[in-house]
Amino acid sequence: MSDVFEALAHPIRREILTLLRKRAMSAGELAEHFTIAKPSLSGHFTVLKNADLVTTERKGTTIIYRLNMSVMEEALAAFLAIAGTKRRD
Amino acid sequence: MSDVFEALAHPIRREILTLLRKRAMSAGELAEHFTIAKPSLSGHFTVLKNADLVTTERKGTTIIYRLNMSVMEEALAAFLAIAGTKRRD
DNA sequence: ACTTTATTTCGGTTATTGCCTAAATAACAA
DNA sequence: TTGTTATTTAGGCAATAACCGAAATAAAGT
Repeated sequence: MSDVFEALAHPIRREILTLLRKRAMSAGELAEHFTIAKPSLSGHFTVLKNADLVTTERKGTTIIYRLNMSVMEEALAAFLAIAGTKRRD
Repeated sequence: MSDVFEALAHPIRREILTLLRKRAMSAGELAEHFTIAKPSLSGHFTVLKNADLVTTERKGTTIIYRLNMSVMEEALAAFLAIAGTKRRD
C-alpha cells in the first residue's frame, strides 16, 4: 500500500491517472499532455505500474496504459480505514 | 495535496494517524507503539504536521497530537476526484 | 535488410528521505 | 538554580527519487 500512496504523491502521476480515468491512452498520447522529457515520464509510468495502478498492453509499436480500478478501490479502502469515514454505495 | 499523499506513503505515519483516529496522544505515548528512535519519530511528526494532517497542543512538558479530520476529508475528495468513485453519506 | 516510429533503458547529477546518536530546548518541581 | 522529564534540533550517512540527453530496443512498413 505504501507503493500506491507513494505513486499518488507526485502531481504528474496523479494527472496521468486522471487522464486515464477518461480513457486508456498510449505513452505518446499521455506525453502530449506534459512538457517533461519522455524518459522522465517513462519513469513515472514505471512507478504507477509497480504500484499496480495501471496495466499495459502492447499494440504494435505503441503501448496502451489503462487505469486499474480495482487497486484504486483498494487504496480507497485503506484510506478510509485511516480516516474512519464510512461510505455506503 | 502532494504533501498529504507523501505523508501517507510511509507505514509508520499511517499507523500514527490510525492511532490518533481513536484518541489524541502525546509524542511519548505514540512512541511507545514503535521501536524506532524518538528523533526519527519526531521527523515523522514533522512530515504529518507540514501536511497539516495533525495539529499540536503543548500541555506542560508534553505535546499532544491530534488528527486533523478536515484535511483527511480534503485528501479523500482529491482521491475520489482521481478514482472517479462517487460517495453519498 | 533498412528505416521509421514509439518507448524504454543507461549513465550521470542533484535533492530528498529515513535512520541513527548526541546535544539542545522547554516546562516544571525541589 | 539544579535536576528531571519530554520532545526536538543538529550533524552525518546510505539509499532513493526526479530530472536530463544519449543510446538501445521493439514492432512494423518499404
